[in-house]
Amino acid sequence: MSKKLNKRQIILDEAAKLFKLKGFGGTSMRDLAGEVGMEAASMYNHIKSKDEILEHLCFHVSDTYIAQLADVEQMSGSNGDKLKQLLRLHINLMLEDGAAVSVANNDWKYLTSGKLEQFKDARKQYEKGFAALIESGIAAGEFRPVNASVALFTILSAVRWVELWYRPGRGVTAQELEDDIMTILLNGLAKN
Amino acid sequence: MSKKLNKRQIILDEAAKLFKLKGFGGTSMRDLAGEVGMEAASMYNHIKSKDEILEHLCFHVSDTYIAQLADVEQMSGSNGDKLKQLLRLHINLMLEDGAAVSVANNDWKYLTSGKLEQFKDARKQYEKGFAALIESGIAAGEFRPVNASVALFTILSAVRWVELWYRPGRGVTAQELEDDIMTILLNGLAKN
DNA sequence: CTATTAAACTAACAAATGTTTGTTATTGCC
DNA sequence: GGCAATAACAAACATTTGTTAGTTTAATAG
Repeated sequence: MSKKLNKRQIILDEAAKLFKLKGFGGTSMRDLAGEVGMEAASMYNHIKSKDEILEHLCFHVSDTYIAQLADVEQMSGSNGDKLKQLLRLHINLMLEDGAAVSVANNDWKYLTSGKLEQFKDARKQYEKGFAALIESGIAAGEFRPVNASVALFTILSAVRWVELWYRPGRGVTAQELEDDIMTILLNGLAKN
Repeated sequence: MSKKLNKRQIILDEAAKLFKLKGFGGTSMRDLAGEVGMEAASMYNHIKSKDEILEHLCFHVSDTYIAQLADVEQMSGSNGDKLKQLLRLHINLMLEDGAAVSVANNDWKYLTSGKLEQFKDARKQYEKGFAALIESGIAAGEFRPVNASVALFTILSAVRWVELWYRPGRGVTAQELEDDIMTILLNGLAKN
């Protein structure tokens, strides 16, 4: 019984890696089975369908992001502090669960119709909360008076390369990474 | 004869839109044919294969980016000016050819083996030139002393949402867009 | 040891895929 | 009008796809 959950988890993990590498459409159940070390048909003892795998990966990520947003929203501190913390959590999920984040970022469009809208809604909810943080920062005079949507997407996108690029042992520690990204987004690249 | 090029172009344009919307793997030749207004088989009078379509779209984008880099490299002016100009061109291509850029960003992994490496090389070349600009800016004391790779990817990614989000008539003009992005990336979100 | 259950396998399925073939309609040119 | 080229079509192709059925092996409980 714990073995069952285990095998299922292996399939999900391996699927995340393969989907990230070759895309959802480019990954066949036989490919995946080969990676897991069993026949394609055997995987159906552990998962319901290929779509279910995708759904699991996507909603695992969106659920985590939304939970993190909720945590930050009830923090005390300046808007700058909250934004910093949210970004930190955001980056951390990428470092810890990069493959799943990659799938949620790139392959969500293959979700079947019901789940697709559900996922879009979740994303919109996250963006809304994030934007609200920026807007109150602007209103409080903490942030520059830029268009909040533009700032939102610039920041959220700025951070997306992490899961594509980061590998421990590339000469940049996770801490330096976070710090440099934060520096650029909050203080800019130019000196003054 | 000019009609032929025309139909081919229609297929390529429509393919870019569909690939952006549903992904390369999620778009069948019959889907595409439906959008173009002919039978799938008929398209083969104008194109060689589905892969050729993808190649055309990807390399059209990478070629343009590399040409823009070359232009900027032989500009005169500060590193800040050059970076600004390169970013402007970068953003502009997204606004003018958003669907193709989207395909080059998201579906390049479906390129067949020879072309895949070629595309990766082109991308690396662009990134290298871009990074060199940042590095000399740091060396000249114009930019903050952050890790150049981190800055590079933060900036390149920061700009990627444009093709997903921007639609004329969303209340933000292309000019405001460019300006706000540039402000955030160069001067940061925080008011010192 | 035996009975039961879980999880693996082989084989096959129907549907969808990219593409080829052979043929018909349309077009531009003398 | 007649000819050659272009571009459309319908039908079929060989594969590959996700998935199911049926069966066999391995693990567990009594």
